[in-house]
Amino acid sequence: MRKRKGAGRPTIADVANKAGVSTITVSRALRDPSMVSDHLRRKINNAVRKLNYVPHSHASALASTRSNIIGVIVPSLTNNVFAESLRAIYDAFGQGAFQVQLGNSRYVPAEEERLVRTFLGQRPSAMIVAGTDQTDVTRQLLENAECPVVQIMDVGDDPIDMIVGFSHFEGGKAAGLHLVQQGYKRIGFLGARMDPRSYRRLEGFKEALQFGGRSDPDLIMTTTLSSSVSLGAELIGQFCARRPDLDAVFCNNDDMALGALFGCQKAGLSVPDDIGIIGFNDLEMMAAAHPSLTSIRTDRYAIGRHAVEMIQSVLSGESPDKKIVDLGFELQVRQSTSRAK
Amino acid sequence: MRKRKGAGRPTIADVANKAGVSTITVSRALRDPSMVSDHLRRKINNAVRKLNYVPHSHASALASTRSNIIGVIVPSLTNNVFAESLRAIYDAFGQGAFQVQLGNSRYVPAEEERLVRTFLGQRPSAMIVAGTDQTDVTRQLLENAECPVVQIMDVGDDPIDMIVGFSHFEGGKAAGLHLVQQGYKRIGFLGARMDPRSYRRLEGFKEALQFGGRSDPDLIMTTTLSSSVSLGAELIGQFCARRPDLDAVFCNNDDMALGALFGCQKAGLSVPDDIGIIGFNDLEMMAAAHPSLTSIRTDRYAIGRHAVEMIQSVLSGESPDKKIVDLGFELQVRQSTSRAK
DNA sequence: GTTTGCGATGTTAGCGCTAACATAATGTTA
DNA sequence: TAACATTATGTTAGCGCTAACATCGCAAAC
Repeated sequence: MRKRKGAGRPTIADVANKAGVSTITVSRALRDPSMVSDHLRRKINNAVRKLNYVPHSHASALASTRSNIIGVIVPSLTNNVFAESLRAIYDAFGQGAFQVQLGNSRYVPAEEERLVRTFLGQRPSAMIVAGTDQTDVTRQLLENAECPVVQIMDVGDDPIDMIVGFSHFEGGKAAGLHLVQQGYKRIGFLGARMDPRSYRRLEGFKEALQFGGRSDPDLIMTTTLSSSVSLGAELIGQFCARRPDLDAVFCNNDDMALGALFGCQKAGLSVPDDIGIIGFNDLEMMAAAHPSLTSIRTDRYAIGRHAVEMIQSVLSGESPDKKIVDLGFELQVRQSTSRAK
Repeated sequence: MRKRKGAGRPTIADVANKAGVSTITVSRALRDPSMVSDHLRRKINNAVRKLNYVPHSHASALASTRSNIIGVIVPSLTNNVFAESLRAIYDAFGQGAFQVQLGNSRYVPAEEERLVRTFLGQRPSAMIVAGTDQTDVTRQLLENAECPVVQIMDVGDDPIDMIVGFSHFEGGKAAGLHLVQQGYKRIGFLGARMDPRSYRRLEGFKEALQFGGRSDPDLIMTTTLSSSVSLGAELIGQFCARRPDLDAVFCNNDDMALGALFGCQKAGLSVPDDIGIIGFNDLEMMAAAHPSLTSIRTDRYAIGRHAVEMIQSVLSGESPDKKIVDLGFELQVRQSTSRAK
């Protein structure tokens, strides 16, 4: 007699036994209490409590051919840019029946592909992935996924399924134009961890400078190191040493911008008079800094919330208003680029 | 004849069919290729590719009575303190067969309890939870969980199972002693989001001040608002307005400390001469700030890595060296508390 | 040539739950 | 009271996979 032993934990059958009902009644009582009479429900709840019964979600997912998992893949956990969108997603899904599952691709496309595979193995109810720069295979996997897929933090006219974000190209362009308009002459770009989105910002920035007649390829400094405040401080120092005529800098994110501010202060340079600084994303610290830092504000929380709304509308059978949503950005002008002209 | 339809996606049986082998052979080929001959393995891999087969992890978990899920619960995603430990956990587990599942309790104990319940429903291979301040029910659930449980970010002599972190009380005490030793006289405490760990820091801080004869309950300012740089800047302003004699402040975390620095700069106060500032955790920006900010350095990455090692040793049948690990902290003295005496 | 051993593959049952249908208990109507 | 809804509960099979045992083929050992 071959017998498998299971995990030894109480099952729905144990609860049914103790309560003197059938398993399906227990199943109903737990999923939708209104389907079961008060009398039995009470007995079942007692049995659940006594046995310390915890429903086995894998068995449930298998039997019902549906899981309540929402798969989310972001490239970084330390970058607060994603944290805001994640918070929105957790706020919206965390409460209900859904279970958010988070993967960290660490900016490595192959890692993202692996994660997508793993997640799809759980037959998720929906997938949310950051950006538009998936590998071909990843893209194909997601297209075949038979669940709603939302790309966030970017826009583009060829989404896998749905997309909500903003244009990094336009954001970079707005930053560049602002510096030109403020009268800065030798405007640099300082970029760490140049992921595809940062490159699009840089492209927009270049276009703005070209438009303003300020193009200078030598004033572009990038690195693959991951961005940090310290790195911003260090690099702006090197940058100024190499090009003492530099009078403004667009940093590819706010950590770098804050670091640049500190680096300038250390070097005895006045911001915004000797050098103007603009960041990207407008993390909350930008407004608090002294001097306060100009940035391109993006509403990451709204992006996350919007992604969830799109998913919920698809899951409830409707179709979303639009499959491509551009939430835009807003130039937040502050002291760091407001010099006395 | 009642027939259930399944999800319509290819199953292991479809692959087996196409490759002309039995299902178990496919199962073996996918889990441990060395168990299957080159010949069949190739045929199976082809079939997998052609059918776009993705293994159904729920079915696998059910059949093998084990899931490869590592459940992790933290109270915040925006707070970079946890991000570092998470990164370590993802670095260690992300590669292999395990799947990290992240929950966000938002500092709400009841939410944590709900998450623990949900996670245990997946029969995780291990659980990692932040802190020691679980509800009684949560604690009981985890004690009965039949999987290794590691509490992180704190220490205590009565862990649920294992614990790795540092003493917040001692950390707060070290901060207080440092300010006393630097000759500051009217030393305040500025605390946002006073979670239990912050309260323990405050207790340590109080003890240090008492010891140094500088106790003054009026110099303790706390709020339940969540911490941020802006809030730090705002509150230090209020604090100084109410108590212009304040000459040093211990902030319950680094965001608040950075905000306090900016707030002081705005108010025209010199740091460290007019007012000393010390933070907690030593996020990377603290060293880059101008002036650089003193803080209590904690090694969050090591905490995460250590937690994973403990889990791996238990899962591989050994028992961990110690169930309680105190990784300590280190006072990082920088400019913000180094005044000319 | 038979036995033994071993690696590769197959058969069958069952992991714990729920869909789909069946039935019993109750109320409703003419 | 018969005929018919309606609601509460039960029976059975199956979701897709893998554990446990069974079998087969082939090489080494006797």
